[in-house]
Amino acid sequence: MIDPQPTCSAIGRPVLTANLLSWYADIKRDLPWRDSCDLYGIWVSEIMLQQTTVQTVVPFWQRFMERFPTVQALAAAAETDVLALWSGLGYYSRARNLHAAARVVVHQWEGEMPSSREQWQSLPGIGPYASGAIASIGLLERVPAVDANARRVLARLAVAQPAEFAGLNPAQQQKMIDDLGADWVPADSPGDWNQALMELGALLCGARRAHCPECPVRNHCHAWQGQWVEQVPPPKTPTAAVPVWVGQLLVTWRDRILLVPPASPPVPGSFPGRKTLRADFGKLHPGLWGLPMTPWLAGHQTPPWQSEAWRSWLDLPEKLWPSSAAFRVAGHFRHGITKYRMRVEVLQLDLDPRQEMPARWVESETGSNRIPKAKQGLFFAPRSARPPVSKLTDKGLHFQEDTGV
DNA sequence: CATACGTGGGC
DNA sequence: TGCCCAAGTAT
Repeated sequence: MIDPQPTCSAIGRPVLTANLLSWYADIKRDLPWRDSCDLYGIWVSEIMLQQTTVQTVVPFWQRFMERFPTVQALAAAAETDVLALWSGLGYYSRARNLHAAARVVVHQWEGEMPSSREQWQSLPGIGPYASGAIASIGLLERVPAVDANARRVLARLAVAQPAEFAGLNPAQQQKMIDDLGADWVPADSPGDWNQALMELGALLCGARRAHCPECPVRNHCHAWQGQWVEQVPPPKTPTAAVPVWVGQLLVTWRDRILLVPPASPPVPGSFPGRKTLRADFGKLHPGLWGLPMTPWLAGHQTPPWQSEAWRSWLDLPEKLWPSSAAFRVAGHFRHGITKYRMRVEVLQLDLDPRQEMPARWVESETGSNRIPKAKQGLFFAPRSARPPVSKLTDKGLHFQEDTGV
């Protein structure tokens, strides 16, 4: 027997559990969804927190809970309104799935929230992680909630033979860690345990850097004892970035901005010598109104702007359309969607505020960024609207480079 | 199993 | 500045 030590093991697990829970009780951040045991609030937070930092989520969660305080309120809302509140948070399918799931709970289950992890996972948008998180935190069910943080922490704690571990394929590695995660959940405080693993990963046991001297469980950690903390998990092989150029048109009128409906096609135009990487926007930002955009063109170079193409595409009345001299480049910024690294150039056009617009392009609830769903072709939304892929804020445009407006 | 899906912040 | 990362899920 050459190597009697298993690839994975725990060093003094009962003490490890006590130390980690004690540390978590001391340092845990005061987050609004931790103030109550409201299953619905926990659910919303877990969906928002997917791939999104706590700091970003907090204000979105507060606005969302104020507008949709119960699952009934959410189910009764129009999808457009849900998306408007989600706008700016990203990964919009989360919002559509959350809304669809709320309707299942209210209309098929008589408003009764799921009472087990298995039931939670049957809802759209709820996978292995979220179901475990909600069930362990909200229902005190003894189930794991293993996210990227927890996987990293568990791997560092438990992998005793890193070379052997590295020899496994990624799926085997993940299964080993996930099994461990399921096995280690204590029966008496599963939610705190799961959150403690994640909190440790977020605050001390980072992917790039670990603060081992401050770690409450370093004495139970194989990686600390073996000095290989930053070698697990191994760095991912990045997919090659593809440079993209996109043009946007920002049309302002009084205190409003022009938006086009979900799935609007790009502004037609010919860009000789430039390869079009994406002209079908049907699945891009589904359900969300946005700024009119050109197709995605390969490379970062700016092609000639075609202001006449914009006018005819938008089909605003000619008398409202100023001369091409009114166009100006407002600025540019960078934006990434999956492997695409986009340079987004914004052309601005300010319409004459003395002119009137047809009411169907303007009306909306005052002070909200609600956008009616049945508008024809375009809509003048309040400045508080926050369309995706934009640097629009309540205070105007914010560019990293150039001077904004 | 690989890919698509957003955005903001850290280093 | 440019890259990497963040409380994943659906297809």
